Amino acid sequence: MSLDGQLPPKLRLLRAAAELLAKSAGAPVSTRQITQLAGVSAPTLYHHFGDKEGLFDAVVAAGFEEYVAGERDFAPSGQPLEDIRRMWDNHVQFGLNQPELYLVMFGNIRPESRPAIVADAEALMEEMLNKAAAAGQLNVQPREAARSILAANVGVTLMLIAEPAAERNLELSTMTRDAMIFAVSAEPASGPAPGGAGKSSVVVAAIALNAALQASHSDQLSSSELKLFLEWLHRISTTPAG
Amino acid sequence: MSLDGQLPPKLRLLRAAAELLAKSAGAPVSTRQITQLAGVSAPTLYHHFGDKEGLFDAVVAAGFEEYVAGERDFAPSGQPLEDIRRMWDNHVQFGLNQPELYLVMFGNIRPESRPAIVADAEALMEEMLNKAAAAGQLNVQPREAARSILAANVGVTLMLIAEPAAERNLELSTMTRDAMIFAVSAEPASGPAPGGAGKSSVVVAAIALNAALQASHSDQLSSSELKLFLEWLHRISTTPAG
DNA sequence: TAGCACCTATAGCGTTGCTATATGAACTGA
DNA sequence: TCAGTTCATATAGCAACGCTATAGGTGCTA
Repeated sequence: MSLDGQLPPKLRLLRAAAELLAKSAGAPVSTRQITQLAGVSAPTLYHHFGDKEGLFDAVVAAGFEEYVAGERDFAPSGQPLEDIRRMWDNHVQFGLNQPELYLVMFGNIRPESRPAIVADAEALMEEMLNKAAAAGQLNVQPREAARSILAANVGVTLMLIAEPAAERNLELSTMTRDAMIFAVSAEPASGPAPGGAGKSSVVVAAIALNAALQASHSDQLSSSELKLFLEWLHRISTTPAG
Repeated sequence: MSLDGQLPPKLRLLRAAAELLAKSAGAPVSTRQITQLAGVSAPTLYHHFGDKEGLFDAVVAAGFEEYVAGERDFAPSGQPLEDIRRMWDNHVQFGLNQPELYLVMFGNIRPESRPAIVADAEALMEEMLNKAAAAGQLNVQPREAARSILAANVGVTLMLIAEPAAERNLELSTMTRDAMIFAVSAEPASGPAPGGAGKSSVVVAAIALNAALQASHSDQLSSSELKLFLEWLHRISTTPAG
């Protein structure tokens, strides 16, 4: 009943913890279970991870690396908004494949514990949205769009996890996904919308230029000029213009 | 250090558990802490609630009643979509006011434990969306819209809870809220438009912004600022960058 | 071979969730 | 009026929990 004895104890502990967590269905996993499955004695756990929480943090960190790897795994399609869709779907799939890990990562977040994971996930999505902004496809700041989309993505994934697997309807995901992308994208070009969606072309262009400048290291302006320029650009792109 | 001795022990246990949970910051709350604060002995807890989990389920149920009461508390404005906005804001505020309770209710949801709460919350929102649908303001089925909006609402609330209180930016909430409502509302009458072919660079973006600025009479910059801004914009857009 | 980190194990502490059992109070029916 | 019954609380204690004081073994460098 123990994991292969050839791997180093630290790794065996990690795997045992991850395995028991995945099977736990929310019930607490004891250190004794973990160390027994790993074929190791109690103090070894505390030597390597300091804490039960330290061990679980390490499991979460490993899970997050897997998540990031999945989010980067596909080649950019050249259509940034399409790539955002794939990031979204990938996120949902990760959550459904490893629900317990996901619940620890995104369901149990507290200010004092793990905001770093959220920040990293946001950065990942913002990176992709920068490309959309550079292509003039965004009508809000990439950072705000990333935070908003990720929040909805997390909410949808949690809801799907909460449903019995048999009843899961992924339309909830695709519908919410497209609604969010639709709302932040510059494309629709229809009449002004309530609540600030549908910005003027000045804002769209300013956001696109801002993103393009961030990515290109233009040297046409001195650093002090650039600083002031970006400040004005920000002013233009954050407040609706006539 | 014990709660008023006049209330029945069952109620005292409930309040003690809720109070300790709220202060716990995620750390586990022991039954001994609870029973001591309630001024009661261990078996009393098990007599009334069977289980530690049973007690916490009761706390959650009470919290949910409070949530529902809050969601019903305001008079319908006659504009269903406006009422949805208020429901959304109310939901977020509930989560920020009682983060620990909220995390148990919506952050730790598993198929085998509490989908009932989600179903009830969805029903609450669907009820309101039915009015919008009856007024011809909805793009999709009320049930699907309710599920989608609630999912985003939960995601946003969790993200805000995860942030240190000082850094919380409620714009994330209003932006996501309006994006979701915009997407499900019948007003725009145009479908999502996946990625356009606008491949862009700093130069193209600068030119686009320049043209947009000329046409829009933005007043975000003073005239002297604008003059310098346009000059820099010209410099950027006439010489290839990066 | 001596010394020294590093890693792991034995044994056990204090606390946890929970319960077997007993005691008291309140109601019932004759 | 009072035994019988039911409900509610308390005493005391069990097995399992997270964690640690201490010590022993291993492989390096000198």
